[in-house]
Amino acid sequence: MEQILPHFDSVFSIDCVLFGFDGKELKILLIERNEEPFKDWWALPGNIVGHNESLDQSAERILYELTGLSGIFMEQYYAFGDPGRHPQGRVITLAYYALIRLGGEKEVIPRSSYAKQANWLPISKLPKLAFDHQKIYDKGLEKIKRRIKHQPIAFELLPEKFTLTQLQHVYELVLGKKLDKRNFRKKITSFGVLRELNEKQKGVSYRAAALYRFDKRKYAKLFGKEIAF
Amino acid sequence: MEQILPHFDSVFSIDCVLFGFDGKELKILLIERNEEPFKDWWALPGNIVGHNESLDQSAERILYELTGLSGIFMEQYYAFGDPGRHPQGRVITLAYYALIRLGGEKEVIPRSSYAKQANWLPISKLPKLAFDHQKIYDKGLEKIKRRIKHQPIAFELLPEKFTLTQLQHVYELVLGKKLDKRNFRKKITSFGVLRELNEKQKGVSYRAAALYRFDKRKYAKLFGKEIAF
DNA sequence: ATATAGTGTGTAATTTTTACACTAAGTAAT
DNA sequence: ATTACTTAGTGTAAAAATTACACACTATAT
Repeated sequence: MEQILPHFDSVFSIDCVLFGFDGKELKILLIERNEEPFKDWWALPGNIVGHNESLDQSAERILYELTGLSGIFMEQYYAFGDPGRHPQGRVITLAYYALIRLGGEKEVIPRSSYAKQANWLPISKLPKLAFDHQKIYDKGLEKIKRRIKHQPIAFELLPEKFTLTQLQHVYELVLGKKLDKRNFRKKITSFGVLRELNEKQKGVSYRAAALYRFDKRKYAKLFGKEIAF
Repeated sequence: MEQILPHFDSVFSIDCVLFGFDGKELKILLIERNEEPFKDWWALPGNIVGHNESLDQSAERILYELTGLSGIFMEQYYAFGDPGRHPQGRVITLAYYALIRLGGEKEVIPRSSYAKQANWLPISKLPKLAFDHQKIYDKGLEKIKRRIKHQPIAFELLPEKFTLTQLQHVYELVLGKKLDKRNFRKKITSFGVLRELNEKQKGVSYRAAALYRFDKRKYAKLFGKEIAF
């Protein structure tokens, strides 16, 4: 028997692919839906754009409501609007991706008010997603793959101070392939946007690596010139 | 005295930057508005997304209504939705660019039903644009600059059969800089997506150049691999 | 026949990319 | 303090890609 769902006319929403990196894996934040349609399915967090909100503001709000985080790097990347993508009516959604450092000082614990639960799931084993969210996610991953080659976004996934190995790890996860250590270091330092600190990694049971910081000033000077990975 | 305009609640529209190339200049199609707000200003063509239209379909329709063309390469590239970008209410608009070959067999004569006139204007001397359309255009040009370096979209601006000089001209106009003739030819042919025809250019008062065609088959084989200009 | 205008082509120098392996440094266990 | 372990950190040679650069050829028009 088919359930009758309320119908709405035309809605404009934002859905977010929140990429998180905990030092090991690349994860995204998904919510388990508590309502039809797609009750009990996992879905990308999203919401309707408020009346006096800009699009970016709306995306920030959605992120904040779910994680309590603000000031996170987010960017819109594609609008999905096939009639029929939502069973209850016309919903046009604008997809954003965000890049978030997990772990570190305080855990990022999702608050799921409107969902059964919210959780960081590794992208290597994602469940089936509600609506057309698989498509939205796929396009999001594709987008950051492209972006990370040309813009310094990898740093957004790392703590302020990081080692070159950690940075390389991020690139490898996003691009989905191994990179040569020496060549990676040669290239990434040649851009001149890293500042080596007089500090070493702590709490590791082996030789501690040097810590680096992304130097926004230097990057600003380069701007216009693109980096190309 | 301020004029009172009708107010609407929330609208989702599509605006298009239609790039045209006539063999000489890069132009875009603008309409001269016949109604407030921004009466008598030039604006990008756009319209409201219909209820049963996909976004791409809607963009195609807008193009068709204005030019009678279909099957044109179009791509969405950015959503603009600041509250206040339209004085009469909330209008979120999704921007598309299209690439169109002008001249050739039949002229592309714009049909402007809802506008005073529609016209192809060279991008080198654009008038002031209504709403935030300058921003939309700027981002559109930026987008195709980036795209043309990695994807074979230049061909969309040229007739089926074209000379290498014409192709180079398109690249130069879009990228906004001169390219070296020999190096250009070396590179563009190295991608292996051009087929040289046994034909020569006609109607020129100098040595006729060889004609080439973009080979979609060969390109399909390369797919996955990116070209990089 | 001559002037004109754009076509078509090669090479050397430089820069960038790639492939590849060992020693150094710090920690942990004995 | 010796040893075992684990990751950090480093250089070079070969190959490939990019850049800079100039002249002879061909078709047409007069």
